[in-house]
Amino acid sequence: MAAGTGKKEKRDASTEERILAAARTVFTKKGYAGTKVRDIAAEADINLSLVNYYFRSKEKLFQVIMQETVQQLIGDVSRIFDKEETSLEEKVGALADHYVNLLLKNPDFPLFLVNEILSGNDIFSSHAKKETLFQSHFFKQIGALKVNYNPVHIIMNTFGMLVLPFLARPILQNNGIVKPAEFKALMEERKKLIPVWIKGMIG
Amino acid sequence: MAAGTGKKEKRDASTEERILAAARTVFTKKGYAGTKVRDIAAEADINLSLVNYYFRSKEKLFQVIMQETVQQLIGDVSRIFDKEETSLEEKVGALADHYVNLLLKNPDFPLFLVNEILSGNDIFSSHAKKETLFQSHFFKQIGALKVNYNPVHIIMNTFGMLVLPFLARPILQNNGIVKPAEFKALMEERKKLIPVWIKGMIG
DNA sequence: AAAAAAATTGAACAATTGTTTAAAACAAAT
DNA sequence: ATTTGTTTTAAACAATTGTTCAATTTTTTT
Repeated sequence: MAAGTGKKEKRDASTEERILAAARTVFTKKGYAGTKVRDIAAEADINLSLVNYYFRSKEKLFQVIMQETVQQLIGDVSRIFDKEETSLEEKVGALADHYVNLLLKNPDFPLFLVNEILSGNDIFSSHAKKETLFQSHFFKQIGALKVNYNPVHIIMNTFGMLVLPFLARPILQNNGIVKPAEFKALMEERKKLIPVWIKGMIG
Repeated sequence: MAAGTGKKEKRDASTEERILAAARTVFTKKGYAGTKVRDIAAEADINLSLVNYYFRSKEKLFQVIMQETVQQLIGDVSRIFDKEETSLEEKVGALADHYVNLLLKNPDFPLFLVNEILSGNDIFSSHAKKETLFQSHFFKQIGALKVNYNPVHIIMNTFGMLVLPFLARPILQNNGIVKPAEFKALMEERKKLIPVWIKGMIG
């Protein structure tokens, strides 16, 4: 029948891959409800029926994209969080570095996630590696901090400072607070500043 | 015909008001595309046709809600930003105080905005008072800062630290990082901490 | 009380959209 | 070459959903 794990794998992968790529693009840009199957077909430049032929339903296709996205996300974070030999500040730096790069390439990405998170779709809970994440070296380091407030704040601050600029980008740019060309440079600057700020909070 | 400004204003306001309240709720929770006119009618407990009777179309109704929302938002921020007599740190404190309260009451609110911002709908640009905002005392204070980086970072950090916890709340709670009962207390804690952190960044 | 205007209702319409089907085109195997 | 299995296509189906309409009820005006 359809995809991927079949025995002979004789299929030309391009159609299936094109649907996936198109789905990634459109779902990310418009969200689940805002995406029409016909949009995906058009983006992939294939016949409408092929979407259902390869993925059964819009819902199933969405789950594939979402699963793949979360997997990637958790994988990336885990690799950074698990390192035993890096300091907390270094981990924050690595996070900033990695995600600024990623978000500069995929500006719609944070909305996509936020969107699904708040639509009741608990994208992480269904995922295997989640425990790994929340018991990682990073979380141990955070928990061991000597600060007179709940150390979870540090996590919130890190991700808040990291993600918000990308969510607010249109506002910042359309109102002349940040010139379009300037945005990338600002984000590069943040790569170095975020760990400094975080260090200031805990030091 | 419809609403509000008409001459005689004889209409029982309750139906129109109920539609507006329902629309606020449903649009905020599900976004524009995810909202069905029938959802709004059901939430308001009125006949489906009345939505179009009072507001012409789903699109128009949405614009009313969006306009009212942005107006409120800009108004609140302006009141804080414009104060000549408060320090930068005090303004951040007032912001945190006001918006933590607001977001605790309306958990879906940040997503709603973020959603529209990134769907190309530049909610601020169409609004009159926007210049006021970006030329406010707050922005002057920010611009006058003696820091060796672009002062816009401070704005991003403030809003990032303020908003992200509400966007990430489901993740935090569903994974035991923050217990549901604990969340409110954490946010109250943040009211005081955010201005301290910001002060640390600029001082 | 009668007439006019406004509000409400249930039904239907029309457009959109996810999905299915049957036939055709294509590729692989015998 | 023929058969078999797979992929693609165009069309249609069915469900959803925004909108409209005609009739009824309610309210306001005269």
